[in-house]
Amino acid sequence: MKHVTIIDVAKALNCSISTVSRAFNDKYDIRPETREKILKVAEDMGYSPNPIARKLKQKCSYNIGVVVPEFLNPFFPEVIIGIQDVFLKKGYQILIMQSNECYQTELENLQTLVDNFVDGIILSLSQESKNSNFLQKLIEKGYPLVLFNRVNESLAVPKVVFDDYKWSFFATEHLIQQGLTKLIHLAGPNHINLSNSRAQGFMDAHRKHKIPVSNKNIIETGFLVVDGERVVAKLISENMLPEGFVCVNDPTAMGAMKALKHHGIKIPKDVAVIGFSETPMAELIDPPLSSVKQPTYQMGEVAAELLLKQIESNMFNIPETVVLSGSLSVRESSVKR
Amino acid sequence: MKHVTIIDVAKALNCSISTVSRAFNDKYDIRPETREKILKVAEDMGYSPNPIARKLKQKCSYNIGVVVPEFLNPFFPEVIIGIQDVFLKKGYQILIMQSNECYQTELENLQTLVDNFVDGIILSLSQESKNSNFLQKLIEKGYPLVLFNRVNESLAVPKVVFDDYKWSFFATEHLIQQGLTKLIHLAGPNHINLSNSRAQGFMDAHRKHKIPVSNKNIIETGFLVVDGERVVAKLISENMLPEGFVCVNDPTAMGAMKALKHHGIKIPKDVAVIGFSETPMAELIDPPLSSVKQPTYQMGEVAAELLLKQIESNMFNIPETVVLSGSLSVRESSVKR
DNA sequence: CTGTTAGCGCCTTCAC
DNA sequence: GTGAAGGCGCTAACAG
Repeated sequence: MKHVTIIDVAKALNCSISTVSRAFNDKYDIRPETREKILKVAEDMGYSPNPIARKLKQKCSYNIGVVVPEFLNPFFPEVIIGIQDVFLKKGYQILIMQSNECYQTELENLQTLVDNFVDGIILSLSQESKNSNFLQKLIEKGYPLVLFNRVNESLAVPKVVFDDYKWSFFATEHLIQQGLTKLIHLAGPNHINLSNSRAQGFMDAHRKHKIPVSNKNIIETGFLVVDGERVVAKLISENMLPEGFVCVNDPTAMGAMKALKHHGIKIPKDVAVIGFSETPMAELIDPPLSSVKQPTYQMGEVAAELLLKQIESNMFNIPETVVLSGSLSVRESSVKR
Repeated sequence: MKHVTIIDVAKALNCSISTVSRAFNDKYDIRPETREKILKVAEDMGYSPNPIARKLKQKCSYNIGVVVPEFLNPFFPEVIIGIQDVFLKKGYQILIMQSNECYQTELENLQTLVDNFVDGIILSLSQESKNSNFLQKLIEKGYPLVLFNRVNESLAVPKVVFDDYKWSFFATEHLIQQGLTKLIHLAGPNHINLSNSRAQGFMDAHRKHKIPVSNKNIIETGFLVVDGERVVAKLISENMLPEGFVCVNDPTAMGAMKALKHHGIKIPKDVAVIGFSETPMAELIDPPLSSVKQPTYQMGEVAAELLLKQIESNMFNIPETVVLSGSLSVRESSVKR
């Protein structure tokens, strides 16, 4: 194979390469007819400007990088689709990378994207990410960044998050209103912001209803099915089951349900369960899982808009936090009768 | 911010840029001490070779492109993790793109990856992909390619597929052995290879057991929950329900179950359901869904190995098809008692 | 072992 | 309106 270059086109047309270049970057003066002719011939020859060379020169691509911790659950994929829909319209392509909840991989992902001169990065932190030096450096360099969902408050960049506190509060209150007073919150890793907000909402709902609660009602776990399963299995073996679980997300809730069902414990009769960040599976499992529904797709859109705004305005990383709201999808798993 | 370049480092050390270059590409003769010193100084200065410039020169990156039709379901994400695990070890990074089951987007994805000089592409075709001119061109150019799962037989490249025929045959036979004779296959789009293989297995299982079957037992649909739901809702409204559904994948099966449950039809008492390409959700839904379990992660690994082999050996696109086998996970949704 | 030099493919200022 | 020429940052001969 032979890559056809701007030189080949120039030769074929017996003109200079700059003329060809101009034809492809229509911000220059060029006679319309020559422009047309060049584009036509180029097309025929199968020429298109080499974006690598272009990047070397202009230090920008029309690519956007997205880094997510995982995509086995539909949450992040849905966000990504929202991001994509915004950017595709503007002629950008999205490069997706997943850190597998691993800090080291996350760093490498970011580095690769920077290496590829993506015009900006949209990121949700991995479960492990504690240190943010790398991101800090990017910010200092003026690299356009947007954080979503799992953010680090100390980073001065635009962020999109859900109103985790509020909806965790409501979810907890919902269980309390079912007459349950002994609840446990399966919390996310505590260095991630949303974990703390959700835990706080859980606590405050108790306080509002004057129900005693302490740190013992909160168990830190991960974001995966296995995490919920493990913790609940342990509680069962220790005979420490509560009347209800408020879970940091749906996978954890499903893991909890799996462990409960495995031991013949009835949901919601014996133990009620409520999830968070509703997944499409919530209504398909047995019993259907109550959950906090969040505008996932929209979160992607908003994140994309925030990044686009930076790129188009050339104003980088002015902190601004967009808080999205949700709703409570009440299903069988949380309703005592 | 200022990008520090090889020249800056050379100046700081008072040596030539080639020496610095050599220090970073340890395939050349260079005195160990100078090498060490250069690396040290470069590190201090915050220098690392610009991969864009490198690509422009060498026409190769250490990036691999992966294009999948969707990732809302865990199937493709699992495959991708398999791919990643192989390549990360070898120092490659994976750029993921999703075509959203849209042919046009798939083309643009491929173009973007090629533009970024990825060293090879692993691809699963979108539901819409019919035309393969673009891929044909890539193959002619000697671009390393591997197809998986949703392949196009006419393309002469390495492929990884499941033994769709066999396991669809077994899944169907399993329902027949439950005493069911009136089955319907919810098939995938018919221009996709696996759809046909699975449909064929469905047919042949009937023939083996001398059960009449015709094309009317096969309904072409898509790969998504909504597709299964739509078709089954229609069957219900027309009062045309069979005794069992053999579905092209789990989402379709879940869609079918959703429609059935919505109309109060009992699974498996009234209608049995079996899926394909087992997802983690299969055992969580109600009733637990029988499905064909496939070594998804391994599919990614194999695809990655096939691509790596090409890249490392410099022998491109020698057709070779790896067929992976699976197993049947029998759960409640398909067991009549 | 190290330095010099010619590109990779393109954009862009400067002449004309 | 168009051509010539100098880089972008790096690698890879080719000398020494």
